[in-house]
Amino acid sequence: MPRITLPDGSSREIQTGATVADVADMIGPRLARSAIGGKIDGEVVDLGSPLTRDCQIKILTPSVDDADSLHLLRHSCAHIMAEAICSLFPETKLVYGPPVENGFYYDVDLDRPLTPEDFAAIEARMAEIIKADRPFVRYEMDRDEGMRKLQAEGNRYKIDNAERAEGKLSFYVTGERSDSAFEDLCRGPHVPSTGRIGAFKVMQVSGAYYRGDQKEKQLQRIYGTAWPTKKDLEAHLFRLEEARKRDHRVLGKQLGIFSIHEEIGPGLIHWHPRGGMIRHLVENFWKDEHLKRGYDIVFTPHIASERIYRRSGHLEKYGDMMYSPMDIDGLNYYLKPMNCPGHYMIYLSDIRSYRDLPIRMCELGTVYRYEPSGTLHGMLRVRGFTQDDAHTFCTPEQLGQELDMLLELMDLMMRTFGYQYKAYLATRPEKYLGTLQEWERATNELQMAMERRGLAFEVDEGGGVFYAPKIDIKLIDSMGREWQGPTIQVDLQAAKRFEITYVGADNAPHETIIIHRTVLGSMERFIGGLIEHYGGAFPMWLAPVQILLASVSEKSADYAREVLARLKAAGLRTRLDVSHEKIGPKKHAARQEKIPYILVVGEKEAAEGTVNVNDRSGKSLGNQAVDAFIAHCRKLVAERALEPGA
RNA sequence: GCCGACGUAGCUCAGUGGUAGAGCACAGCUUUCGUAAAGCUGGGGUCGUGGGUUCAAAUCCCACCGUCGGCUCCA
Repeated sequence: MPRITLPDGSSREIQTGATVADVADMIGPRLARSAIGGKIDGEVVDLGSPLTRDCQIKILTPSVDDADSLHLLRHSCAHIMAEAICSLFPETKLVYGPPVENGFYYDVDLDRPLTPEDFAAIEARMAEIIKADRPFVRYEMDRDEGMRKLQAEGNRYKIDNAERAEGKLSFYVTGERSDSAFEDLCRGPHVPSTGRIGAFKVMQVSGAYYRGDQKEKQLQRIYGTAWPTKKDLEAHLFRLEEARKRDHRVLGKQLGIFSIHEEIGPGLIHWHPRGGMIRHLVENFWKDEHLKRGYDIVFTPHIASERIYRRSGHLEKYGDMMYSPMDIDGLNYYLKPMNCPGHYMIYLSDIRSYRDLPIRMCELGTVYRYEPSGTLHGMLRVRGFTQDDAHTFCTPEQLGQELDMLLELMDLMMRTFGYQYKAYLATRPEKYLGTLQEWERATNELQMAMERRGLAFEVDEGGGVFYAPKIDIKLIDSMGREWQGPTIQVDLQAAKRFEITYVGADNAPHETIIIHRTVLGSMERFIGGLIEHYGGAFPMWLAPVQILLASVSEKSADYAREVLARLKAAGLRTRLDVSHEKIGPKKHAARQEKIPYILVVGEKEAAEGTVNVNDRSGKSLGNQAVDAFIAHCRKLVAERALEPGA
């Protein structure tokens, strides 16, 4: 008799052949009613699965806090959607329908394009299937028999799936097994019956290449979402709406940060005054911190002749991403796609001694790269962008301390902007240049630097670039999303290709170590990300307008002007509103613009020499003397505090 | 680049073949006002661009451009 252990640590013996459902029943009738599956030794299984050996078991019930139960629910819902689509469009060939973050999709091969207008019919059919509450019935076949069955059905995708599967093939029928019943090759598991799907919605349809291969047929991918209850579904739709409000494209327009114009071209960013101010502040901070750490600021041209890009290998490797050349005096010139060659030329313009190293060059360098039209996305994916680029040229002995400094700089940047982050060590990919020893040495240096810092990291096996292993930092924003952040690469090829050397103490040339890194990525992507991270409510030091100064009526306008002069003299970016409006609408407008502080001045304030302070959350902070408020603001700016919050 | 949807006033959007609309924003006037959108009046659009169908096109068809959601790719 198998002995089972429950999550609370208790264990008991059960009849051989008892199922997960039987266990749920033993524990209690309420659990039995709500159970949708089980987890045996970490593997999610059907409620009807027999228990044949000693095991750890957990009964799964629908819950938004349990990823396993959500997957079970969503994967089952994908089947129901597939059945609905097949019944509406019998020529549909099913491909693959997994659960994903917040929902599921099903890829189908169907020549008639599905449109959002079809969703209502699909949802209606799904609702019928759910209402019928038909059981998901699993049956298995030997490989050969199963393959013969699939061959007879002639769906090449399912044959493909089956060929990849191990062992027996399993099928799921919804309802009684018969010629007319809906069934699908599937590994499972599923909820016990269709009626167990709480709430669902068909969300969108898009194209997706079979197996992600551009040369393969493009299928239709229909996305849906499913939740334990209607309330959960509504909460999810609400969250989507909230995320939409934080979208940097929405806020970028609303707050006057940037725009993109068809007349000028897609993927090309125009920084408006507010955006320009934010960028200016970020860049100043960036430059200050680099100068403090011994960097030299350099500038390199926006175009360069083909000679450099042949030598660098860019034309060969990145030619597809570079724009067509322009002819200047019979020689082809290209818009620069990267800053590195310019920095190498600066290094090579002189003989470098080991005494000169390390040389650290940084540049906010604008580059242009061809990105396919379908991939452009606001400020986050553009065709012209400014990288915060830097190269450190050093000796092998200096590499460790340089990496230490870079990790420290990276950490400062992330903390200042309020990001949590995760580190990854990306190791040698399949296609690589250089020797194994070089790779091992460089990878070790990166790993040791993270260990010295006590920085926890995961290894991204084979995730390095062909010329370098790297440290990748993924930053986590205020909504819990991960973004590609800083990256540090120890370049193993550039020194060879460009003959970048220094003269050692032995008076002989040695290959220079080159560290290639970025701490913000690009100004466009970084600030686009910041907009979403802060939901448009920039902290005091970054807010393009820090203070709105509003008079209660014209009677207080003169006092307001007086306060304005003092705020401006203190270097605070302040806007005055002495319009003939009531204080309510003035405050409302300032909050719409997410200005950190709103100062109300009326006759009372004028009499006592104070300002009435409100933050953008709507909270009143009472009256303060003008100097005290100025001191408070200057402190926030000097500390680059993340306050006041949204 | 591929699949699908969308493109109407500065913004958000309504308008399914018959003289272009609303709210917000903007301007003027009234109100001089105490903390989450005052009232009235007014200006503003060759309905993304170009073809076509029709007596008549924002509306139907075609092409192109752009945007959005995905796929692929990426700072």
